[in-house]
Amino acid sequence: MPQKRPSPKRRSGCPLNASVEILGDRWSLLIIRDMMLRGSRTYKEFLESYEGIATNILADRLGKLEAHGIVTAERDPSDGRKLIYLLTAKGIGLAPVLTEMVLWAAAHEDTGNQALVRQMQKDKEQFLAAVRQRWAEKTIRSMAN
Amino acid sequence: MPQKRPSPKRRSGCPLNASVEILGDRWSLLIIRDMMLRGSRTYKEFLESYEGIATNILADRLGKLEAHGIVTAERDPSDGRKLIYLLTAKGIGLAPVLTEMVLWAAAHEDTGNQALVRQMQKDKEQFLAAVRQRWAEKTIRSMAN
DNA sequence: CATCTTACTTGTGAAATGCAAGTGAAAATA
DNA sequence: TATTTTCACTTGCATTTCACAAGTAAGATG
Repeated sequence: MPQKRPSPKRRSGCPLNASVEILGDRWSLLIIRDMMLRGSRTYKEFLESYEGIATNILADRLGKLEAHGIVTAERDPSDGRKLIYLLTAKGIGLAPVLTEMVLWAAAHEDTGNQALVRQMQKDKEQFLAAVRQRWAEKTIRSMAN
Repeated sequence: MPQKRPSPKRRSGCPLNASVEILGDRWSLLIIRDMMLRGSRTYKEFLESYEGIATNILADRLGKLEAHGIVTAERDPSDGRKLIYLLTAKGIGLAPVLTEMVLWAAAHEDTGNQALVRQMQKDKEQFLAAVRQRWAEKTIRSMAN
């Protein structure tokens, strides 16, 4: 069981503030999206995302996400150059947050990826269950290596 | 009906990216929290929040939230110095996002305000319904002035 | 063994942030 | 009515973060 750290120097004890301090920037949630919904696992795959994150920012964010226990990094046994990044349970726990953010933007902004949005709208819980199951399979497979 | 703007210069059409571009900083969601859950309505009330936002940042964020149609600002008829900030329908639409972020942080970080968290955990939909109703009452009352 | 790939790091300028102080209009007070 | 206080900002400046381009080291490939 991962422990809850008292986590130093928070601006306040408010849980929303904690989320904002950890995730409140223009890139972290996009990296998590890539892992959760697109199956991205390596530095190179994250770099290939359409938004175009800079290499130094990506390295910084991956380090912070790892420090926060949201992702893990492990060497690829079949290619010693690669690090495989995976979401932890804490990381996959963000699925409802991402989902609500997608639904909000889809409802109020001019956005694309309507296929994904309709899936979420049709049955949110089923969508989340599918996301969690894909994650569980991928995680078990990785631990078997 | 508020229209969805094509909104220029987005990094991508992904709805999550839209949310992140609009809300992805260390203060915007805390201002929305103050309005949604604490009943804050004026500049001064936002400044009094425990996290301690700087005056220039607050002015900037309120302006951006207004530009995004998330809040409105109107002169207080009973005190010409004050501006009353209120959440729009788009703004109150963020309630599920805030709720999930609170629940995630409460589950994985060491945070406070357990009373709020337990309310959300006990019945999420009821909590959201209460938030929406408070908002509707406040908004109608304000429009009557 | 030379080349390519992967995951970074470094350097630099631009932009955002944080802090302190100041401003102007409106309201409260003497 | 004159003075002080309140409110909602704005301004200036130092610090931090961000973005872009270029470079590097370890491992894989041909």
